[in-house]
Amino acid sequence: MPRVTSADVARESGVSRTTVSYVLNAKDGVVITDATRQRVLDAAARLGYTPSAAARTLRSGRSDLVLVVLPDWTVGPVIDTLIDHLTTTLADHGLSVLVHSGRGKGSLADLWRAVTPCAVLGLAPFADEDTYAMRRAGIPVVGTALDEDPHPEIFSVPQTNIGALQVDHLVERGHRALAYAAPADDRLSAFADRRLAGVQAACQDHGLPAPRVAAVGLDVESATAAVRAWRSGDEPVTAVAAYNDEVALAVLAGLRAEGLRVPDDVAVIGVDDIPTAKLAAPPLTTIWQAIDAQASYLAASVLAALDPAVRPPSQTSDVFHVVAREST
Amino acid sequence: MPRVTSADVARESGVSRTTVSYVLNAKDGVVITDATRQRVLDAAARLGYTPSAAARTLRSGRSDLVLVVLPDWTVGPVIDTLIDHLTTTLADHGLSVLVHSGRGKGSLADLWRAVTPCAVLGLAPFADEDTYAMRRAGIPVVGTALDEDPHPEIFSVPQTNIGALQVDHLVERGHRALAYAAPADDRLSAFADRRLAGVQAACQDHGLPAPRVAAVGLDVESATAAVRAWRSGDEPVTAVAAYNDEVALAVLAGLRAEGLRVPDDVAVIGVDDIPTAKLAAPPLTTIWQAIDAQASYLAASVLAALDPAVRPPSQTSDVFHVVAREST
DNA sequence: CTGAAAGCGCTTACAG
DNA sequence: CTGAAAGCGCTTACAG
Repeated sequence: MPRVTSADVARESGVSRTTVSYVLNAKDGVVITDATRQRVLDAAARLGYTPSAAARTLRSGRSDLVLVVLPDWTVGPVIDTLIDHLTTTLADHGLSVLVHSGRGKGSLADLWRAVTPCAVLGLAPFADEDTYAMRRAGIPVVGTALDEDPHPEIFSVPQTNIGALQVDHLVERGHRALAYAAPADDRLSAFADRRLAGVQAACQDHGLPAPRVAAVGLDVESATAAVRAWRSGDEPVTAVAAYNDEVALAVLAGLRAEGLRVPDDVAVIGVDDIPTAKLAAPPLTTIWQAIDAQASYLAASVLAALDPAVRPPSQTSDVFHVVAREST
Repeated sequence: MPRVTSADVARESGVSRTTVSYVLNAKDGVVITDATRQRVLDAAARLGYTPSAAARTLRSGRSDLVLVVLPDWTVGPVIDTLIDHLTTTLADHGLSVLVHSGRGKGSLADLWRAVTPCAVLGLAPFADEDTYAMRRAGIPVVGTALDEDPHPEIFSVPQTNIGALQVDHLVERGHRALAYAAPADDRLSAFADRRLAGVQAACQDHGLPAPRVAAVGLDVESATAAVRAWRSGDEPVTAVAAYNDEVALAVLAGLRAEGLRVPDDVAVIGVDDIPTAKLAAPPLTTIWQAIDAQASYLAASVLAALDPAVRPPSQTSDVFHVVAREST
């Protein structure tokens, strides 16, 4: 079963490959008789013709692949959903998503030089050097920033805002002695530190003492130890802002182990609104992220980077939202 | 910044492109002077040469991309981990993973014909028609079966075994009146139905009455309704085998809402051992899947399909394992 | 309005 | 041991 090429379509429809190309690519500026066009289209359909991506890429120097570079830490359900949306949205524009796990040992440079993607989308910050090299090669790079960033080709998901939102909610509920439950995995520090910074700044804004910080792993022991520390001293903690929902669930388990009531003794708020957050005991208050909106923004950014005629999307300001449940 | 080509390397090292190709591809059967080889290697490194994947693909008719086709339902953390492992493992063999979400509107046929992957890996069963077409085009297809399957190019994760394992564990704990908590999402039925079949068969084997089945969504209401139904009648259910951990957590929430104690009144067992399973109240007993082993198997299958000299891996028989915690 | 020809970068028979 | 040449399938100036 040799591949069906444009030459086959040309032969089948009795025209040249040039004409086939013009018809199939809807080249404007060139006028093709309706009859000819139809003949080509029919032949292509009859033969089941699909243009070779490799040949196209070789010719144009640019493939239809969007290289999505993942962070090197465990991706959670959030990034999962994000990629899923991206894949389907970009597919509608004839673009395929190639996922590169940051953990892979192959260098990023080798990969992008090999596949010549039409755009690169980083879900974690790139090394400046990589960004420059790709830009120099003419490949649009859409990056992610964890802080506020005005560049349209940088998608900013300001992590500090998340921490601030958590504190605002806890203060509203009357809490003044706060703690921050950091993740135990160091690779998350880029996120965790910024969320903590947001928590700290918000505490200061509200005139509260600095939050007490402890690392909490996804196990009861580690959470229990943190809870004990938080409850000790003159002013025991009455509310915990957790790095994310999983950490929050660990905190809940730790509080349970210590016989403390939630939210009466200690309130807990997470981040992400994972599907099981509402199933916790008690149901977990959390920060919901508009993943769909983020994915759409990212897809639009890529599309805008690809075509100067497409206006870059404006940063969605309202991506975070408190979901209040019984844990606060 | 035009691309560095093999011609540049040839010029730089004073040899022909043929020689460059021979050196860089470690072509055996051809002997190259050590001096020449070194000169070529140095020039390539100095210039930062990376062969064009497009040109290679066009030439050989086969790319270095492994197309991984996802199911059209929400992928959970399990598949997430799986893809991650695959990406890194295959990267070590110079292969890149291209993820195609089953949900995308573009047809699978168009995608594989366009990118000419060196292999296709289906994480959900393919339509026979698709499989045939790819095989006919000479593309090795590694599939996934949800039942026992002897074909080496089919990875079987016999779902019925999972259900059986759940029942065995519950029976060991002395339960005789069992229920099965099915997921509310219809797209999961390929998995859910087989796990249920395993539960049913095991009940029969143990001489128990047929399990009572109810669909449970990821919310307390739906779980509460299921629990009520299960507890009604002459012989109230005392143990629940859930489709997966998330559903199990919902069941736990339903039992809590009904004021039932776990495991004294009703025991619950899930599947997957998600990170938060051990944080539940009470910690959830579940079936652990050896994802790493599965990923390794899949990667090895792909590699074997690519190279006849590589022996296909033998099916890992021991991929499931009960993790007993306090919920049973 | 349509066709012949060149060239993207690579590898591999085929000659030397 | 090394080089000149062809060809993978496509698109696009350039001619007609």
